[in-house]
Amino acid sequence: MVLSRIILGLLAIAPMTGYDLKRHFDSTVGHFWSADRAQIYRTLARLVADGHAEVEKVPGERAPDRQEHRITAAGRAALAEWLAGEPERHVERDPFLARVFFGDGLDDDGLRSLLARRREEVRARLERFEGMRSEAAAPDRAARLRLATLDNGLAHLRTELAWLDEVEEEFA
Amino acid sequence: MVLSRIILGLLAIAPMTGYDLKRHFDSTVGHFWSADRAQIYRTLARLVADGHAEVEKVPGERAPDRQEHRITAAGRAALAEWLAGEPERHVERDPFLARVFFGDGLDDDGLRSLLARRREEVRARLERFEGMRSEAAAPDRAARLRLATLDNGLAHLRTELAWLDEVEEEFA
DNA sequence: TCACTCATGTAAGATGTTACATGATTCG
DNA sequence: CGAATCATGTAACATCTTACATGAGTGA
Repeated sequence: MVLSRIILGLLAIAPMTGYDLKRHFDSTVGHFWSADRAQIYRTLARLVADGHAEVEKVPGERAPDRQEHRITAAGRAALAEWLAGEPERHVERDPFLARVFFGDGLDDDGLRSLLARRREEVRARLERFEGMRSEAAAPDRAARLRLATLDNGLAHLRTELAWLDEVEEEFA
Repeated sequence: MVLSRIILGLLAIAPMTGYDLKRHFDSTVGHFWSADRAQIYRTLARLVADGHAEVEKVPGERAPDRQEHRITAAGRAALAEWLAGEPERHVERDPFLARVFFGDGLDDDGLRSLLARRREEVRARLERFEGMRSEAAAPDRAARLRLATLDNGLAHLRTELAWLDEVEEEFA
């Protein structure tokens, strides 16, 4: 459900192919949702079957044909309905914290290496997000809301680094 | 995989029934993983089939019989192997941020209500975690590591509240 | 008497991951 | 010449969610 509504939301910005959508999941919306190709193509097919999107075959000039998906009026209605409806509750599932929770089964070296990896991942992600942040413009409400979600990601990454500082000091 | 290892980790602390495990997922490990009964019973059956756990039927005195699951030596080995192995990468999936991202499709009231609900959820969760924190003792390494994961949850909840302050000010 | 806790599970469907499969163009 | 990018999808499997189904004991 959420995935299909995110795709509708992106199609509402501009018509796109599955491939284009994949790029969005790897960049603009990657800080709060991810999806791989199999999911995207499956969901696009369902959106078309449900009348929420239409496909137009655009012949590729120097590449394969593009299956451009365009949101329909029914699709816009479904998107608006979802937005105004009951929010889904978010369940946390973080394998890294699971490892720390049972981390007594690791020796000091193992634990240090686990924390170091996490730090590196978070650092790289933070760097990427900061790059996105500096490129972003936010003139209107829509863009400012999108930017706010990026700031949410940035804030949590900085919190994670601060937490890692503390934990590494305690268990170093 | 992660779920089965978390269950093994809990069984390594003490033998338990599926029902006991459910209580852990709703409390002690709920800040980094969740699971419902269907998942738990299914996974327990697989652990037994794989020789990672054994069942003992304990007649209930004033309740149904308990199917106590106990970790085996092979189970302990599997847990240790997972702990030392390649960490899975964590993908964020937050429906709330998705709604904010496309939040221009909501009017000011709709947006305010979305943010207010989130605040209330986060506040309640924070209160619960603070309660857990104050009850916790951390004399040894194992307990201190478990507590560190709770502190991670607390830090992120506080960050989320601070972010909500900013966003509500901007879009109030 | 009614709601809650303890305790077990099954079935069906939705969602997510991994591997398989193809083929042209562009850039170093 | 080889790697990356553009672009499509399928198949099989794993995981997660929701609804169905049962029944005794406890406390207000």
